[in-house]
Amino acid sequence: MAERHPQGTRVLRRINTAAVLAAVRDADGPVRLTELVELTGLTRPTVTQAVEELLDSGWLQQHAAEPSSLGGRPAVRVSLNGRAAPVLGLDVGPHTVTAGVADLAGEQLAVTRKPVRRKGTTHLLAVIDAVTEEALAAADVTAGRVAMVAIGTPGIVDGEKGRVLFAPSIPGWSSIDLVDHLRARFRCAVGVENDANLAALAVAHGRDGTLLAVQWGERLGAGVVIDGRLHRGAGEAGEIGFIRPPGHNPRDDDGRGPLERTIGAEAITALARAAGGARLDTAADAAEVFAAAADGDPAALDVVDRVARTFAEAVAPSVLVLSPHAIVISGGVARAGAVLLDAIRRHLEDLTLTPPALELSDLAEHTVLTGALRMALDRVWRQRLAT
Amino acid sequence: MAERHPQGTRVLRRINTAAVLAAVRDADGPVRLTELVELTGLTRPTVTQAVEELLDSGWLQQHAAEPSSLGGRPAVRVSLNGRAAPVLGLDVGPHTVTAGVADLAGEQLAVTRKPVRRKGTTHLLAVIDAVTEEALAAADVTAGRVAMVAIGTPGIVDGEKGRVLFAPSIPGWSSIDLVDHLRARFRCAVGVENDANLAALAVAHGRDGTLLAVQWGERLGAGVVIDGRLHRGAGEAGEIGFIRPPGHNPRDDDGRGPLERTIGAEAITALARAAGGARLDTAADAAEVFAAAADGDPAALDVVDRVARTFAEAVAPSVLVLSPHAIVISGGVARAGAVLLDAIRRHLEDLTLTPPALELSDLAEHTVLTGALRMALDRVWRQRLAT
DNA sequence: GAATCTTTATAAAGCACCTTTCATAACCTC
DNA sequence: GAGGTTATGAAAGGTGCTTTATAAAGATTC
Repeated sequence: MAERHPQGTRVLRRINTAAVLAAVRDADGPVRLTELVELTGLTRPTVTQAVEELLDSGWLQQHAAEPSSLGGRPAVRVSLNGRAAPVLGLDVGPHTVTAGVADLAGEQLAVTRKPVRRKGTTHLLAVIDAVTEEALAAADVTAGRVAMVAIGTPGIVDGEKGRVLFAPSIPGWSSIDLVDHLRARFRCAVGVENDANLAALAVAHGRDGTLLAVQWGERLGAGVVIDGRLHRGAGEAGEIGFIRPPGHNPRDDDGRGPLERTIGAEAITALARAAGGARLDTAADAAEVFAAAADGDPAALDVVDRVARTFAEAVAPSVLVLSPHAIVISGGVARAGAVLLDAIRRHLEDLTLTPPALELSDLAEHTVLTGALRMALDRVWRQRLAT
Repeated sequence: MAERHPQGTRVLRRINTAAVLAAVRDADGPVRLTELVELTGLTRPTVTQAVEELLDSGWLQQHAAEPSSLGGRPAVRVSLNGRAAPVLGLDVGPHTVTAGVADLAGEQLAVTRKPVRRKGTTHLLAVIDAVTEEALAAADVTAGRVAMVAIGTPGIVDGEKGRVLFAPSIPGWSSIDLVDHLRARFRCAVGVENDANLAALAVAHGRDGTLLAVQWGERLGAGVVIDGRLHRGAGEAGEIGFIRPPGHNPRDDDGRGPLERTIGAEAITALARAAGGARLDTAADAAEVFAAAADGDPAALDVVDRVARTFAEAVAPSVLVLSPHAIVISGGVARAGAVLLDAIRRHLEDLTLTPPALELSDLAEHTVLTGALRMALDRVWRQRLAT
């Protein structure tokens, strides 16, 4: 046993500095000491000491004294030093690797990406190293300063142990120990997570409650975020692509799930072709199908409605069980816009008790990277503020 | 703001007494002071002071000195005084009200139940009062000592505000303010929760991870428990009875959900009748259908398989999204045993990636009451151990 | 321009709690 | 009964927070 429970009055110091640090973080812009006293409920000498400690350790920075408009002696003002603990995020995909560096406030200092030209894990690792190097240089951060690394990658990932268990889209990927490779360069914890989960984290940022964040493109996945924390369950939460629509005949396995094969971006195009009609015959991709539907093309509207119905039927059981506050759709199909969303909403109203809010993600790019940075930051803060 | 952050070294005392109390709780049976020192990592004088305080406040009780087998001076031994903060649980159903009293260790001190003979909320409240009185008397606990009250009731409940929003099975129930009525008698917090949710808590006790606890009888509901805490979502989590099976024609609403109408206990009997055959023609209830299936009756086996398939198809999407570690089935249909369970397991293996453990609940009776007591206890402990 | 008020910063005194250390007590085994 | 083991109790020392008092810097007022 002997958990070595923190002893002595030092714990108090820890708790109080954490409270002060959290108060500075939550405020925006420089904060006066007196404000911190009010925000934390601590006494002035306590806050003074905590701030002193935080200035020494680099987490806070002092601003020039500025005469207050209220009269009185100018106040000392401090703010978060974002560069105290920068974090590195990586989005490792089959064709591209993206790296990003963010500061403590969540500001993205640099983002770089590189294509993966050849197959093989050796090349992939080299690309990862190169992209990382570039991002760090652009952000003017040395590897030794990085406080946390988070990696997003497709496939099934054991988030707790940091292992890639199964990644059909990147051959050989599951066998290399990515964490060890990066821990050799960085003196900090390294986390790995499924890319759909990280995208969900990115989408969930700033939201409370329960969220189902759907990534809908060629593939179809989702992440479940409950009160800002990723829900992993037994390890494979959010795999909506493998939901089997009614009447689906399991064909031979190509790695994709039944629902992906039925209403993935590719399948939507195929459905439109089969439906025929003047505009749909020439539709090259899902976007054109949705555009036609938006223009009122009856055949396209019918296809969209069938797709929406299949989606609604697939997620309705989960809506009833999970009772999410919102479902947010991102990915290529999200660009369909209101046409698809309204149709889904209509069907969900029919299939659930009180349907959740249904939205499209407004995150433009780098969703997975943003999620990785968010996870890294979240862990850094959790670590720093833990009592 | 000014959250009035706890000040001074008094916080330390709070933290340390909480640590000691938790250590005593987690140990089973009387604990020596020296053991507590090891368990908490605190120093002896600190533990001594904390124990003194806890003895004074009644949370701990001292045992007679008992010569140790190791030699040396006999140690002072303390243990949890379960009666320091007894909790009251209530299961308010349409036909019966059950009350129970438990001590801090979770031991049920008394359980009483009374039928509800007449309709109307006045009578119902009178029954609640009478049952409560009896349970308290049997447990030898005065109302003033009760530290927490938790109530389980069917319908849709706002667990945070303690309001019954919608309860079709108990007319007029949603309008009365149960919490206020009970708070007049008890000087403590009063919580209300949906009965299926409480049953889920009872089933989840001692389990980690994510759990889907299904109540399957005439009605069909479920509770989601994640790491020992009830998942409420937007307020209606676990409503699997309203999942719509493929091909289901929405008939006029009788308050029950589509899945309940399809594979509830009543529907199973009807299915068996329709299937015909020597044994099924006379089947009076679902239990006889399962008995026939267990005996190998082909028609009964077919019915069970269809029921299992419908259930598996209904929950499979949620399994993929939620990734529960286990699904536990309780309620009347749970008595079907292995016949049903094996069939469900077979279908789930086909419909999910890695199927969760599938089990029957071994909680015999008073599941809702047990859950209510568990929720009350959980809150009491959380309150007492909060730093 | 000096006095006064307001706001903030700094320092010292006092209190609470934990930790260390030493002495004492009770009991067992040999 | 001697020696070892385990537990108790009291005093001294350290750290951190709170209270109180004093000083500094600027705005306002007369």
